[in-house]
Amino acid sequence: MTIHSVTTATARPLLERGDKRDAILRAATDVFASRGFFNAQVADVARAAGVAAGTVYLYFRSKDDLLVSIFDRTMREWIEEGRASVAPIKDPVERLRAIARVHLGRMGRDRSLAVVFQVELRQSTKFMERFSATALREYLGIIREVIVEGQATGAFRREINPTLAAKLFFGGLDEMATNWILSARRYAPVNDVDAIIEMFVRGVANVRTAASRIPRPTPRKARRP
Amino acid sequence: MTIHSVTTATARPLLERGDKRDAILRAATDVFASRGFFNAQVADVARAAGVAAGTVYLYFRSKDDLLVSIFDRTMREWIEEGRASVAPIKDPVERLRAIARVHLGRMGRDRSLAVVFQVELRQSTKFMERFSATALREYLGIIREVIVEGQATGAFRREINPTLAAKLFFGGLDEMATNWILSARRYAPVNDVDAIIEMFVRGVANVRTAASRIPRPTPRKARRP
DNA sequence: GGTCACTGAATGAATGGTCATTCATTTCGG
DNA sequence: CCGAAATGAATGACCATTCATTCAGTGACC
Repeated sequence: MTIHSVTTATARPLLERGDKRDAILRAATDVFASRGFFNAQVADVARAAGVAAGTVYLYFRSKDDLLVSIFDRTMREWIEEGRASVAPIKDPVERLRAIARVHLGRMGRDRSLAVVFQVELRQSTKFMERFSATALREYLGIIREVIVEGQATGAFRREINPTLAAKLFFGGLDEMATNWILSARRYAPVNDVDAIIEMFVRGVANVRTAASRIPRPTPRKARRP
Repeated sequence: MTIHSVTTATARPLLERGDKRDAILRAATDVFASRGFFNAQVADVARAAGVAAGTVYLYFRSKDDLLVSIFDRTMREWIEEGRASVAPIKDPVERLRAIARVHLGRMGRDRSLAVVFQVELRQSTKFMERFSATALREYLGIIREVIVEGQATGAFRREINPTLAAKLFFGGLDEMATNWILSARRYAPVNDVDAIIEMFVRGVANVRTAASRIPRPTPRKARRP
């Protein structure tokens, strides 16, 4: 309909196939985001995409397959974007900032996708495990690498555990995203990036305070010469 | 059955009522954790609790009510425990440490409950919103208070945003918990508390490095006298 | 340039299976 | 024996998935 057929008989259907697949995936993202995966009906997705219920099954194996496809496609783009944003930067702190920008920027740009990622995808350990085993591991790996290199250049303290640091960093971003999803107030989560980085890098402590220097501090009033 | 009835006619049923209610809630936690809320059948819960399917409805309004009850009860205990652990402590850093200990300690002690909290409860925004609006807000409030007071005593820098700091702190703990749930390796998440606190308090930066002092640092190689 | 048969995409009503929930009946303690 | 508590088979909704049918282009042939 939209594209005039100029090429051979097989070429046009292929083009439209991609378009329609995208449309269904887009519709599924919106419907899952608003009703929740389990409460959403395939018929709802079909209606939102402007096709009949049966048509969904010409493009996807099952309802689950819709969720998995959303996940796979987005994650691929996301990891690519993350790597690309880090690549040209040298300074470790700026690299973290770039990752945070991409992370929160992407979320802020597409609320339905964010809801699916922050909430719907985490249903039942079935999806979680897939999420965790593949993409999340890779994503955490990228952050970890940045930290390890930062330690090598001397920007970051050597005694911190890079794996732990990566989890905390990711956890912070993730929480910011979830918080944004569930908040009625409309703001751009990406605006908090600088404050997040500052806090992650410098910590909350006042540098002049002894409390920040020892793992299990003794209260200072006990000091007695 | 378990408790011999010594009291009046109405007292015994009340006692057993509580016991059975607990048993069903406990069973529900385990079943939801292993099969996932939507895939679990009420009959599974009943079987695990050693009662008939219909009996569940003598104690709970609906399947949803099971999840909500798990949530309400746990959260109440949890917030109490959190407050109690903070109350006797003065040092702000130690207060954060106490919160982290309670948080990860509790998770580590009851894996099924942890799964329900980290995964199952986050299904569909319906539960998430409930989670977020009431308990999470209160919990974040406790953390925030600790930080505000830490700023007052001079332990924490005044320029950090306490709300943001609370979110990052909670996000870090939350991620540690989720990571633990999904990891095949068995360890006690509470063991990471000291490292988490150290990193949150002091930051990742090497103090001697310029990169940590300015929000948007200029690469140092550009320095030219 | 009109007709026709063909192909594969699209449709949506019908199917079948799966549970949450109910309630008539049974059990049990006192 | 009574009433409360428990049972579990039966009910009824719901919805993913299927598939017989329709539709719309396409090329061939006259």
